[in-house]
Amino acid sequence: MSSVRVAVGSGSEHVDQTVESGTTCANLFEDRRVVVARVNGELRDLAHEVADGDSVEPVLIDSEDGLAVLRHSTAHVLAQAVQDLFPDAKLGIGPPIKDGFYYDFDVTTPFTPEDLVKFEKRMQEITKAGQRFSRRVVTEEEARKELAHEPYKCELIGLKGSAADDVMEVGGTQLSIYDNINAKSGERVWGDLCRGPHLPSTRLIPAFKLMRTAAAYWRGNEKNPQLQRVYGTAWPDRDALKAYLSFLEEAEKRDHRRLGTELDLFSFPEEIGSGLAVFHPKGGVVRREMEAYSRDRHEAAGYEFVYSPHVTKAQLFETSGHLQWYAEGMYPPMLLDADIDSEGHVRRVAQEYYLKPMNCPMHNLIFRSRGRSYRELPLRLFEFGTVYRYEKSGVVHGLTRARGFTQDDAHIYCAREQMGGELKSLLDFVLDLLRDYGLDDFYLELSTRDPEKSIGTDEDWVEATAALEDAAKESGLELVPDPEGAAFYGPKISVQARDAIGRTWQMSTIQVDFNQPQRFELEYTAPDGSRQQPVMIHRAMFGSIERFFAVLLEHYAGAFPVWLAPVQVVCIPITETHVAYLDEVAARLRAAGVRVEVDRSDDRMQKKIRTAQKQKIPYMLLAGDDDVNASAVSFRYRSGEQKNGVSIADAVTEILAAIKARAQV
RNA sequence: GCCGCCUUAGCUCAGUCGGUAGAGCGAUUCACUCGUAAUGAAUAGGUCAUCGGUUCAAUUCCGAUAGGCGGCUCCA
Repeated sequence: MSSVRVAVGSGSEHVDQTVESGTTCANLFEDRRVVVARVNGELRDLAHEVADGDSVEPVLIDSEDGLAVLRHSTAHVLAQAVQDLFPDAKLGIGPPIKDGFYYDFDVTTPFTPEDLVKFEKRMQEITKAGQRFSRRVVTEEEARKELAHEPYKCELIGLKGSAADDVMEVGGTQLSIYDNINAKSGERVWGDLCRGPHLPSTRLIPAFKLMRTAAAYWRGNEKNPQLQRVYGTAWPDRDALKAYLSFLEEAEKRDHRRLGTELDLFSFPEEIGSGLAVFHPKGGVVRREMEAYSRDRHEAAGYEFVYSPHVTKAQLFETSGHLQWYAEGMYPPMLLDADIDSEGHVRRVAQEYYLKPMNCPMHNLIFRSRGRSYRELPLRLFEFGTVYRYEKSGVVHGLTRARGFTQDDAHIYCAREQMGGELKSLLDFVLDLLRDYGLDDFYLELSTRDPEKSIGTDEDWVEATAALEDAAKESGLELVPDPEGAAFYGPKISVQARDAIGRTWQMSTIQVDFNQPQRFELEYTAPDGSRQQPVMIHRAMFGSIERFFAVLLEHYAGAFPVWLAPVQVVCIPITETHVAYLDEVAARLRAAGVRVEVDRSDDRMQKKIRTAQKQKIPYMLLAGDDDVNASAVSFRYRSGEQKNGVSIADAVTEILAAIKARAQV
C-alpha cells in the first residue's frame, strides 16, 4: 500500500504526516466539531480523500465556514422534507444566509404556517435518521438528464461558469450532485445539485428552526416568477439556538414602532396616510433636542442655515434630472393655474408642481442666486429639509422607511483642491457628532464607480474616490469596499453604526456629485478671474431625522440618556402631604432647565415608581417625612438603585451634570 | 408594486361553527395616605377598519378599498 504526505493543521501549527493512500479528511481529525476540511484552500467534505502534498485544515462547526456548511446542509434537509410532503414542489436555490438559510420552491399554492410545522417535523425525522451526504461528480449532460424534472436546476446548469459562479448550486469547477443516503440500507433517498461541501451526516445538525415563509422572485428579478421561500435558522448547539431566539425577542421589544406607542412618542394616523408620522409631545422633545444639538454643532463648524419650500415647479427637477430617472419615486404632480374657457378651449396650460424628494436643487439655486467668489468657498449650506418620496406600499416601515421625512441635509460647494481636506474634516465631524448621540461602533463603506452606469470623466472619479479613501483611511476605521455601488453621479462613503445589540444601520453618507454642478451650471470666479465649476459634496449625518430617531430609540431600548429623555425627572411623594415640598424641588429643577414632573395622581407610591420605571424616566426623586425634615430628596435610578437623603442642591447639581455630559445613567 | 397573513375599546388581546360582543392594562370617580416595580371598588368607553355582495339575519361568509405585519423587488 502506498502512502502520501500531508500537512495537517492550520497555518504555522501544522504537522507533516505520512498516511496511507485512501485516507480521508475524516481520518485525520478526532475532534467531533470538525465538520469539513479546507484542502489546499478549498472547502471539502470530510469524505474527501487526501492526496500527496495536500495541506489539510480542520473547519469547526462554529467557525464562519462551518456555520455556512451546517446551514446549507440544513437547507438540503428542508428541501427533502418539502419534497417528501409535496412531491410536485420544484426546487429553486437554498443557500446559507446570516444566522440561517432559506430554500425556494415553486408550488401551486403558497405554504401555510401549518405546512411549516409539518416540514419541521419531517426534518427532525431526517436529522435523527442520520442520512449520509454523499458527493457525486456529474457531467452537464448527466445532470440535465437526472434533473429533467427540475426546471430551475436546469436553468442553473445552463448558467454554469458564467454569471452564476457565486450560486451555491453550480459554483466551482465541477458539477456535482449530493445524494442523501439512508444510514442503514445504503439506499439513496434524495439528492440535489450542489457544489457543497456538506456535513458528513444529517445527524450532525444539532439545532434548527423554521422561521417563516415568504414569496421571493426567482433569481431576485422582479420580472421572474415568484417562488415560495422558507426561512430557517440553524446553530451548532441548542444553547446557541436559544440565544438567537432570545436575541430576536430582545429586538422585538426594542422595535421603535412598539416603543413609539408605549412611550407615547409618535404615531402614524391612518387618516394622514401610509408612511406619514406625527410626533407627539414626548417624541417632539426628543426630536427637538436631537435637532438643537446638531444645529449648534453645525453652526460651530461653519455651516450656514437655509430654508426652502416643500413644493416646486416641475422644471427644477427636470434640470436636476430627477424627473427623468426617479419620477416613479415621487408623489404625482399637482396641476395648478389652468385656465379653460366655457367652450373648453385652453387659454393657459396647467403648471405642474411636485413635492420635493430632495433638497439639493433648491440649494443649488441659492448658490446660483448671485455671482460667487473663490473667497466664499467652501460654502456649506445646511437645512433640516423635509422631503416626500412615494415609497412603494410594500416597503414603508415605521420611521425607518417613511414617505415624508426630514433630512439633516447639507451641500458643500468647494474648489477642486479643497475637496480632499473638506472630506477629511467632514468625516471627522460626522463621526464625532454621532458619538455624542451615543453610537460609537462604526465601520465605513466606500462605494465606487460602476463604469456601465455613470457620468463624469475618469479623472474626476479617480480623484474623488482617492480623496474619499484617504479620508476613510485617516479615520482608522474598518473600510469595506462596495465596488460599483456608487450612484451614477459620484462615489460615496457611508458610515455604518452598530447598535447596542450588534445590529448595523447605515447612518451618514458623504457623496461627491459631478452631475448637478454641471446641470445647474454652477460656477465661481477663481483668483485668476476665470470661471470655475465647484465640486459639490452631499452629506447627511442622520440621513433622516425620523430614521435616526428610530435607530436611537432601538439602540437605547427607549431608555434615552438624560439630555434626550422626554421627562428627565419625576418627583414621587411618599404620601399626598409631600406634594407641596416636591413642587418646590421641581420648581428649582425647572428653573435650571430640567424637564421635571410631579406625580400627583392618587396612586400609591409603589405604583408611581412602577409607572415611571415603565416610562424609562432617568431620575425618580422621592420625598417623605425623613427627606422633608432634612431638606433632602431620595434618588431612585432606572437601574433600581437608590440614594437617600441627598440635599436638594446636590440633587440638582448631579442631574445637571449628567445632562451637560450627555451621559447615559 | 408582488406573495402570504392580519385589522374587535386608547393599548394588548379573547370571542361569535351567521342571531349586533368580553378581559387585562389605561381613563374617570370614590375610599385608602402608604419609604423604592401594580391598594380596593365603581363607572364610562365598541357602526367588531371602510364600502359593496350573499342571506330572513353579517362583526362572522364572499369581493373591493384603506391601513398594518413578514418577506421579495426597490431605497436617487
